Amino acid sequence: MSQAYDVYNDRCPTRMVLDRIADKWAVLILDRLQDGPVRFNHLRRDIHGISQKVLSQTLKKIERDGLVSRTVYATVPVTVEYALTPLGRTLTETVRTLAHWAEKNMDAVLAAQQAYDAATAPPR
Amino acid sequence: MSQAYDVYNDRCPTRMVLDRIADKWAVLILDRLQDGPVRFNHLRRDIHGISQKVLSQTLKKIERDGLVSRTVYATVPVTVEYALTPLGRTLTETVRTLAHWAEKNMDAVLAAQQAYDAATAPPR
DNA sequence: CTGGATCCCAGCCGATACTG
DNA sequence: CAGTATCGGCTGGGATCCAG
Repeated sequence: MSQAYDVYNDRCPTRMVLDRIADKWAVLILDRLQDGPVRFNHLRRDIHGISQKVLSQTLKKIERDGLVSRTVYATVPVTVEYALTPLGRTLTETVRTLAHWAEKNMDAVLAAQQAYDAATAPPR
Repeated sequence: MSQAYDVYNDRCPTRMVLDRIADKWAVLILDRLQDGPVRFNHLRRDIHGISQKVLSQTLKKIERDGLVSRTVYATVPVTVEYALTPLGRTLTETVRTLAHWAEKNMDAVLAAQQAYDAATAPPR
């Protein structure tokens, strides 16, 4: 990884970014925005399992990071669109390689889990 | 991303893997193991801020996923070495691209945050 | 429609003590 | 050395109600 920073210590940029990447909901939102701007409630519906509170918080966080933009339209009622910024787009492209890994190695992980459980769980 | 799976719904492999990647400590451990096997207390010392409990839990989790192997040596006192499995190694290589993104775009994120804070926080 | 404000509980995580 | 066990505090996040 990087020799320049001490990844295992605090105050390391990689660790900082890791804290953001490590947000499952943020990644899911970023991914959902890849095909264009989406409105708040639309995100809420699409991303199954996210609460309105967490959605709101997460959006604010990634907006602060400059990963998404927030555009308000003075319609009645008001409309708000969230969209990927160029910076956000570079991140989703990077994250996509993770998704590829996931799909490719899912079976191996599942198999490992079953083997592990079979070897440890059987108190009988 | 993947058309075959609904990333935004539960029971999706990508989402499953995301739960693991989203574990900051797991990623840090995996990364630390890249240069070869490491013993428990050594990991504990190197990864600043992790508690023994969380280290133990996380190791067990990623061992179950088949990402690391656990080898016990019958020395006195006992020695345990954790090492990356081939599967784990492919994952760290993928994650490394994330680290590259982090280092490359850290400044942009930092700047975005400051701009955001300056635009929203200054009630004065 | 887009959130903010509250209440509240489950789970997480640190600290500590103990075992093989 | 390498953990497990237990307790307890803190907070993240769900549910609900309300506002612009």
